[in-house]
Amino acid sequence: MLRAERKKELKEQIFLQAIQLFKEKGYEAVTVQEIVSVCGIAKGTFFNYFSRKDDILLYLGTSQLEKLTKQLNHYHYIENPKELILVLLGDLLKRLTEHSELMKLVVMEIMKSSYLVENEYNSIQKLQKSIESIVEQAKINGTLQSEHETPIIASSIISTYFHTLLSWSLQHSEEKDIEALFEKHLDIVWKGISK
Amino acid sequence: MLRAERKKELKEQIFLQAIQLFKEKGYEAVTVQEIVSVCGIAKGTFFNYFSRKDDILLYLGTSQLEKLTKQLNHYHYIENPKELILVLLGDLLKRLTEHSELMKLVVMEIMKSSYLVENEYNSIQKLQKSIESIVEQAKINGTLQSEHETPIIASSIISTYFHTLLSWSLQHSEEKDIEALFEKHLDIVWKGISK
DNA sequence: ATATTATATTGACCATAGTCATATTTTGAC
DNA sequence: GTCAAAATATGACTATGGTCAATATAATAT
Repeated sequence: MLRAERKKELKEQIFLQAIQLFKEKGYEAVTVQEIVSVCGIAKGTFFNYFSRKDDILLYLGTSQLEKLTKQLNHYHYIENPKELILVLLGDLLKRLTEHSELMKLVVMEIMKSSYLVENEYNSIQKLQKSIESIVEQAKINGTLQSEHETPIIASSIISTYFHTLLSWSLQHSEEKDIEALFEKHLDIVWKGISK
Repeated sequence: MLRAERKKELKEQIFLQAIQLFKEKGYEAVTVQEIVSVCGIAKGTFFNYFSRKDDILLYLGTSQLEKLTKQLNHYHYIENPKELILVLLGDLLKRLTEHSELMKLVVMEIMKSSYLVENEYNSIQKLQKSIESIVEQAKINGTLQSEHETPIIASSIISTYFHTLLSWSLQHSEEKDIEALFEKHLDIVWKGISK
C-alpha cells in the first residue's frame, strides 16, 4: 500500500512550495490557486491536505514544536534545568527565526489554534507538558527548589517564551539578540520560582 | 459643525450592533451585510468606519485598554506598586471577561495588531508605557528595589498578563478564578524582579 | 481478469470580505 | 438663497477562500 506514502509526499510538496511562495511574496499575496498551480494539482486537492490556507503556517509551527519533544532526549546529560530549558527553547528559537518574516505569523497561528480552538492536545499544551516534566524532574533531584506548582511554573516559562518571540522585532531597544533577550526574561522567572 | 459628532455616533452604533450580533451568533457567523442591515446603512459605509471586519474586535480591545490609562490617575493613592498593577490589570481583566466568548478573539486581535502591524503606537506598547511608569515611580520612591531594566520588567508583567488571559479558559486545573490565577503568575514575576 | 469497494482528484460553484466609481449630502463662502 | 467644494454614503463589482457532487484512480475480493 503505497498510497499513504504518496499522500505524505504530496502534502510535503504542497507545504514546501507554499512556504517558498510565502517567503517570496508574503503570506497574504499568495493565493491558494497560485500554490496549486505550482504544484500541478487542482484547487480542491489542496483542501484535502490542509483544511485552511492558515494550516500551512500551523503545520510549520507544530512540526518545529514536535522536534523539541524529540530533542528532549538528546539533552538528557544537561543537569541544570534552567540551562536545559534555555538550550531547548533556544533551539526552537533558532529554527523559528530562520523563517524570519513568516515567524510571527506562525507563532500567531500556534496561539490561535491553541487558545481559540478546543483541541484537547494542541501544540502549546504539548510544549507545556515537556516543560512540566523538566521542572518536575528538577524538583525531584533537587536542582530546583520551589514552592510553586509545576503547571504554574511551566506556564510562566512558556508565556515568557512566546512574548519574547513576538515582541523581539518590535523592540526599539538596543537588545538585538533574541536569545539574550529570552535569557533576561527567563532569569526573572527563574529567580521568581526558586526558593 | 456637527458632522464629527454624528460620525462618532454612527461609528459607535455600528460597533455596538456588531458586538451584539457577535455575542448572539458568534463572530464568524455574522456577516458584514448583516451588520449593515441592522444599522440601516449600506455595506460600503461600514468600511468607511472600520477598515476590516476584525477592526470591530480591535476597537473593543483598544477602547478597554485606553480606559486603563485613565484609571491610572484614580488609583494614585495606592502606594504598593504590585498592588497597583494588580488592581489596574484586574479591572481590565474584569472588563474583558465581561465579553466572555468574544474576549479571546479580542485579545488575539490586540496581539495581532501590536505584533504584526507596524504601528508605531499600538495598544500593547501604550500598556507597556503605563506599566513602565509605575515601575519607574516605584523604583524612585523605593517601594521597588530591582536590578533589572524597567522595560524588561514591564515586558515580563505584560506577557504574564496576556498569557493568563488566554490560557485561563483552557486550563483544566481547578483554578477557576482568573484574578487569582493572574496573581499567582504575578507573584512569580514580582519575586523575580525584586532584590 | 473482472467486479466491487474505498480513496483521492477535480473544478465549477458559492459565500463573503473588501474596493471603488458614482451619487448624495453637508458645509461654508458670497 | 445659490453655488462650489469637501465629506460621506452607496451598492454593483471583484477577488479569493473554501465546498461538494461528480469523476477518476487505486486497492481488494471473487
